[in-house]
Order: sequence, then structure tokens, then C-alpha cells
Amino acid sequence: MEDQLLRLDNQVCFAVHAASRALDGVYRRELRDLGLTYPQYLVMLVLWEHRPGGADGRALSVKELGEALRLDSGTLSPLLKRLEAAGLVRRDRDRRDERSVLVGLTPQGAALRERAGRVPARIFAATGLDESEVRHLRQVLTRVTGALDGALLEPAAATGVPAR
Amino acid sequence: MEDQLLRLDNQVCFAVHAASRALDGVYRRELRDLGLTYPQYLVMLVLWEHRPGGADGRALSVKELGEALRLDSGTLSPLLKRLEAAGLVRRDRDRRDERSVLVGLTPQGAALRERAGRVPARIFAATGLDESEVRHLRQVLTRVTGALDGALLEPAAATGVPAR
DNA sequence: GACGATTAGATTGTGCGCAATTCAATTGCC
DNA sequence: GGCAATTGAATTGCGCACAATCTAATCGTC
Repeated sequence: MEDQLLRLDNQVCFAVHAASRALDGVYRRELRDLGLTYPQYLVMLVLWEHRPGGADGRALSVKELGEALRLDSGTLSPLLKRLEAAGLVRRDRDRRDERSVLVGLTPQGAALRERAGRVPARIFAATGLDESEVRHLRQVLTRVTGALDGALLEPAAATGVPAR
Repeated sequence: MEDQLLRLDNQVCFAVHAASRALDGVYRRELRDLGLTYPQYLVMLVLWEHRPGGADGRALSVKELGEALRLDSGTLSPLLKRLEAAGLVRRDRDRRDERSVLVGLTPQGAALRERAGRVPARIFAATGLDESEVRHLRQVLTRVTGALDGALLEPAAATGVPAR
């Protein structure tokens, strides 16, 4: 019986892993003519979101981007350099705190938003889910991610009863 | 309103992506003293499963492993070489079909199964889910993965109504 | 104001994942 | 039997992800 539970658990972890890769595959196709990968698209989404006006909305530091996307500088630094090389973002040192690098959109980066507009609908259709399932799935996964991140902060063996 | 839905869709995709990485992080810690990464652990799970007896259970080809794990040779070849270098698996050409490589467990690889036994329970605890939630989540994700893989086989723009 | 501690990014190294290509073995067709 | 097409692995190239380390800037404390 315990064996049953454990097998089930393995399957759900694998299911998350496999679903993530399958999503990545569909995004890869849908983003190809935008010249973006899925992680790059995520960065662009955050940037688009934070300048709802058109003008020169406020830029975000690498740290803020990392907090929003749960990524560290080891991932973001090279990714942002690629977006910069593609002409989509600018990276400038913050004059108020020279440790920070502020990431902002170029006109081309801002303009890309419109072309990316149809992507979510295609992905949504490809999942075969309805809206309430999406809502529920998001809620469950967000809770799980929080629990997993919390578990990582604990010693290491805190899976059950506290030490007596 | 539609915009709202699209945002939700972006969120659920990100939730899958983030949950997958969070899971990977917890597995990383739990598998550290086994010397395995999560993908390596998945390969070992498949091998352990396919030789339930103790003896010299049947080996699996790289192709069969790839089908079970949804991975291609570009990922599996170097991964299996690392497992081989670690002394956990053997790789031998199939004498019946010299194109195939059969992957089998070494005694050390088989022995590792026991030490890995406690891992699933720790992961399960870390997710904070109960058994029925796990079951439901697995079912939804498996369905989504199938739908996404199916969508990849279609032309590219088949998001809605078929052409009239 | 000087100095140790902290913080933000960048860099390096390792491994996963996939597309595209290559090569050898096998199969199919004539 | 001979040759083209197919199949199974391996390799190459690129990008993501994370740990560990490094550097420079800033902050705290005295």
C-alpha cells in the first residue's frame, strides 16, 4: 500500500516534468517567428506588464526580474544579453545604485507585444483545458511550488514528526 | 475580459514551469547522497521497475527508455554515459540488432534501489498534497501533456475551427 | 571617515533538453 | 543479391538552470 502511494508520487512528479517539457515544445513552435524562447518570452511578459502606458515605463532591475520569475543572475545575465543583442531590451546601470542593472524595453521590444498577443490563445487551445480547470490547476501548482520552496529552507529530513 | 483569460493562461503555464523547477530543487537535495540528478533517477526508476526479480532482469534499449521518459538520444546518450561512468548501468550492443544499445543495471545500480526507497515519501511530504490531490493532479497533467503533444503534430495554426 | 558585512551582477562549470546532422545496421523492394 | 530507404545511437550546437565563486558598490557600526 505504501508502495502504491510511492509509485503514485513518482508519477505525479514525472507528470509535472513531462507537462513542463511538452508546454515548452508548443511554446517553441508558437514563439519561433518572434525569435523568442519560452524563458525569454516570460521576461518580455514581465517587462510588458510593468509599463502599461506606452511611453517610457519604469525599468526593472535584474533582481526584481529574478524575483518575479524565480530565476537567479546565473540564468538571467546571459539571457538578458541575448535579448539585448536581439535589440529587444536595454541594460543600464542604475545611477542611484551602481550595483543594480535596470532592464527596459527598446521600441522594438515594446512593439513585439502586439505580435505576441495571439500566443496565449493558441497555447490555451493546445492544452485542451477549460477555464475552470486552468484556474484550479494554477491554484494547486502555485500552492505546491510554495510548499516545495518552503521545504527547501528546512534542514533536510523534516518529512514527518519533529525530533522527540 | 478575454485579456483576463489570456493572463490566466500565461499564469498557468508559468505555474507548471515553476513547479517543475521547484520539484527539481527538492529532488536535487534528496538525491544528493545517491549521486543522482532527477533525470538520472528517472532512468534508474525505469530500470528498477523492469527487473522486479533480483536476478538478471531484461535490459532496455535506449529507444525504449526514451519512449518511457519522453526523451531522445541527444539527452539520453550522455546521461547514460554518466551513469555508466558512475558504475550504475552497463551499455552493450544488442547482438540481435547491432543498431540497438541495451541498458542494464550493474549490481551497484540494483543495490541503489534500496537506498532510494525513502526518497518518494520525502518528496510527497514536501509537496503538501494529499493522496487524492496527487491523483487528480497527475490525471490532469497527463491529459494536458497528451493534448500538447498532439497539438505539436498538427500543422501549426490549428487553434480553433477547422478550415471551412 | 574607515572597515567589515552585505548586496547585485557577472562568470564558470556541470547537466538537462532539443534540433539537426552523421553513421552504421537493418529492412524493403526490385 | 543489390541498392535505396529506414531505423537506432551518437554527436554537435545552442539555450536554460543552478551551484559556487568573484568583483564592485553600498551599508552599518564604530
